[in-house]
Amino acid sequence: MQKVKKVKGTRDLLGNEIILHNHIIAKFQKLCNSLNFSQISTPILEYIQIFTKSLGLSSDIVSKEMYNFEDQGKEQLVLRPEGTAAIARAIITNSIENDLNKFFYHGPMFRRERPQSGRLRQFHQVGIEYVGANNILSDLEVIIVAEEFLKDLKIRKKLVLEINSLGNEISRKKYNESLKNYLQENFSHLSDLSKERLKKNPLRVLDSKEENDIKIVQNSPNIIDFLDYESKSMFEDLINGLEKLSINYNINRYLVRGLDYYNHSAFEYVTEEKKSQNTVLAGGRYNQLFASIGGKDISGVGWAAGVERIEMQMNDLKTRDDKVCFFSTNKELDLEVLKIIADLKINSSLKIHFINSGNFKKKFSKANKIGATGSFILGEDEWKLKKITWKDFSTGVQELVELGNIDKFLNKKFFE
RNA sequence: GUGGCUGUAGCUCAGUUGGUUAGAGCGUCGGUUUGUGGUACCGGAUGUCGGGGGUUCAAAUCCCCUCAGCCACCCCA
Repeated sequence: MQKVKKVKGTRDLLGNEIILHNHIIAKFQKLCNSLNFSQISTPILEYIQIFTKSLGLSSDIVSKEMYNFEDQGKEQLVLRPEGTAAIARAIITNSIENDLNKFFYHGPMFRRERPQSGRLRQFHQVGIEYVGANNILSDLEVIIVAEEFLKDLKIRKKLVLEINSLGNEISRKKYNESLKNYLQENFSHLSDLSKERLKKNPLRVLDSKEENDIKIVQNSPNIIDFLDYESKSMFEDLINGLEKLSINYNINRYLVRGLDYYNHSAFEYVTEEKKSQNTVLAGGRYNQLFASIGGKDISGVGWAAGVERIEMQMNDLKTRDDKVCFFSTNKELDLEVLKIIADLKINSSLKIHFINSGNFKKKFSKANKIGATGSFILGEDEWKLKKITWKDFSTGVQELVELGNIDKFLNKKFFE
C-alpha cells in the first residue's frame, strides 16, 4: 500500500483524460488560428516581480499562493500562477508593444491552494489576449472567441455569461470610497470575514455568501452609478454590441476581479449549478498592467479558461477508436508480420497493434481484450499463398486478403 | 490557512456489540487436449485493513497523533 505518491494537487493525465484534454486544446487552437490569433508560449519560470508588481501585493495569489524559490544563482523565481502578466512581459521584452498583438496560449499554471473540486495546484489554462486596441470592439471580439469556443465544445448552453464594468481608475476609486463608507456604516452587522475583507479589498464583500452580508450588499451603492462618462459609454457600447450579436448575458453588479490590473469590462462564464468553483472562463480589460511592469502605457483585453473546469462540464466525449491486430501462428513468421505492418500506408486514426506473445488462443484473446475490430493472422498456409487471413470479431467471418492489398482493404473497411 | 467526511486485494465495496488462518463481485492468471477470440464452466494468486503509537488476554473494529483523498470556507481558472 506504500506507493510512491504524486505531489498534492497535481494529476497524471492518461487514458480518456488526456484524450479529452487534447481534444479541448485542439479545438481551441484551430479556432484561434482561424481568427488570426497567433500562438505564444512563454516559460513556466518567471522572475517574481512580474506577478508581484502586476497582480497586487495584497492579492491572495501573490501573498500566499505562489510557488516561489531562490535558485542556485540567487535569482527569485516563481512557477507562473497565471498567463496574462507573463504575456505582457513577453510583449515588452520582445519589443512588440507598438504592434497590434493578438495572442493565444495554453499551458500549466501553478497556485499553492488547498485542492478541492475544480481546483488544483497545477492546472491548465487556455487563453487569449488582444493587446494594443483600446476599443470596445476588441472586447466584443474576444467574447466572440469565447462564445465560439464554448459552442465548439458543446458546453455553451450549460453556462451563463455575466458581465460588469469596473470603470477606469478614477471611477473605480470613487466607487471604492463610497462602498467603504457604506459598509463602515453597517460594520457591526457584517460577518467577521467581511470585516476582514473591508480592510483589504472592499469589493470582495460584494460576493460574500453570508446571509446577512447579502442583505447589506443589496442596498449598497451600485458601481454603474459611479462610472464617469468615458467608462459609462464604453459599458453601453459593450452591451449594445452583445445585443446586436445576440449573445446572452446577465449584468451582475457584484462581479468583481481578484487581480489589480483589471479595468472596465469584466466577464465570466459560470455554471448554473451551485458548485463552489463554478467559473469556467473569465476575463476582462486591463489598462495598468503594462505600465506596472515597466512597459508603455498600453491596454488590452483577454480571458483565460480552466481546462480542468471545462472537462468537468463535458464528461461524455465519444471518440472513434478503431483498432486492428496482427499476429502469426508461429514464431518463425513474427518478423514477417512486423515487416508487413511497417510497410502499411493507412490513415493514422486507425490503430495497429502487433501481438507478440502467447499461444494461438491467447493471441485471439488478447486481440479481443484490447477491443480490436478484427485481426490479421499470418500462418504457414497463408504465407505460401502470399495472403493473410482477416477475421472480423463482430461477425466471426474470415476471409483471405492479398499481402499487397492490406492497406486498400483497411482503407475501404474503415474510411469509406 | 480553517472545517467536515473518507482510507480494507488492481477496481468497487462487505466485515455484525472488539474474538480463531480478513471476505464478495469485477479484473487478473491458468485450465476445459494440438490453427480460432468474445459467451459458459472449473481452478489458482494477491492484502504490513493508509502509517505510527496507545487501551486490551485479544483491535480492521475503541482512543490519540500523522499522512493521503474528497468536499466546503477563504480565494480563484
